[in-house]
Amino acid sequence: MARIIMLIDLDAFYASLEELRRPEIRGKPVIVCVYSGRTEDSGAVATSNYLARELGIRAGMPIAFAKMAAKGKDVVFLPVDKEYYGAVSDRIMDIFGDYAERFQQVSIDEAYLDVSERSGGSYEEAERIAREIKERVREEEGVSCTVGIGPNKFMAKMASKKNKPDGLTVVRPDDVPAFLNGLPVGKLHGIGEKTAEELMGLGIKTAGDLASFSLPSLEERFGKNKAKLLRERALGIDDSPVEQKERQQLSRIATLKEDSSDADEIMKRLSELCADLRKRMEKLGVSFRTVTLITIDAHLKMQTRSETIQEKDDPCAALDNVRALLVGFLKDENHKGIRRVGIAVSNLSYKEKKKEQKTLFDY
DNA sequence: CGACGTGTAAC
DNA sequence: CCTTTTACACGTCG
Repeated sequence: MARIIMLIDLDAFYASLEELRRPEIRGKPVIVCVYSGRTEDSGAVATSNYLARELGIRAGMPIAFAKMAAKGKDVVFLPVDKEYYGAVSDRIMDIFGDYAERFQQVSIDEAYLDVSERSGGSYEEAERIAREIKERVREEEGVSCTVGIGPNKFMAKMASKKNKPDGLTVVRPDDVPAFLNGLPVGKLHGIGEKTAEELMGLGIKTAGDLASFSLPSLEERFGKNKAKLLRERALGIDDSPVEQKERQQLSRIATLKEDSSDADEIMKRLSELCADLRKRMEKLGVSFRTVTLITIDAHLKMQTRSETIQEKDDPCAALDNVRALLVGFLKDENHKGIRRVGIAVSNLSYKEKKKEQKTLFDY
């Protein structure tokens, strides 16, 4: 059966929430940042509102660059408050849940809704539902969102990119080719910088080029699986279901005050991170079997060392294993120093229904 | 096949 | 002078 899928994206979510709770900053460019604590301005932009985007300030940009771009302007820099945004997000996701047969939260500010039945297969009805959701979110939480509607998740996502913020774009099955064909391959969701460059090298500039490129040649370059994926993207095909997935991994990374290769020093930081992870794991009711040490050096190269051990529910109980991984790493990679360190746990098992684990798992 | 490490991508 | 978190695919090794 044909499906109708919706992707809802909360507009400049962090910045919008800051504007809501701080009326005095409304009407100004707002930049919400992750400060690393290394120097005054080290860190990166998490989200900027649309006024800040007009100044060229975007997510991912170093804070120092953003400050340059903002020089002389009346702009507001704020640190992220993930807990607060998460609480609001949970409430909004609950609203979404009211309208969907199936629901999939993909991040703190994005979710897919399968409304095939609810809409009775009608795109007009799906659009009406979208308007109702937008209105409720605005009424109840004061933020705007952008909706894309299409025959699958990929097309819903592509539709949503068309018109932001506060947008609503519908792409019917018949309109898919016209919608995609002229787009540069790099604009296709799931095709990043590296892949786009490789495609360029083959003379493939647009989705149309990609759709008509010989499959065997694609397979030669990218392997069977990725070639298939690329072709499907170009054609707007995506059969993946809307379904909430269980978390596979939790991690926590931090930037060291200065580059270090001193195991004791680094372990101090790692044990703090473990304590943080423990809290999150308790909330979710999970245990793990694999622990991973994450390191990032001065050139921002990331490396990992992991070990699978007896099942544990407290990452702090695996700190000896982490230390061993770290010592081994420092030995065989004789580094100038580590800039950032982190720890991840994976190979998770979920214990019985922990009571009310937040919206994610109510589905 | 499971474990491990890297690369790519997105938010 | 460069953040954080997660997922997934793929190659390799034993």
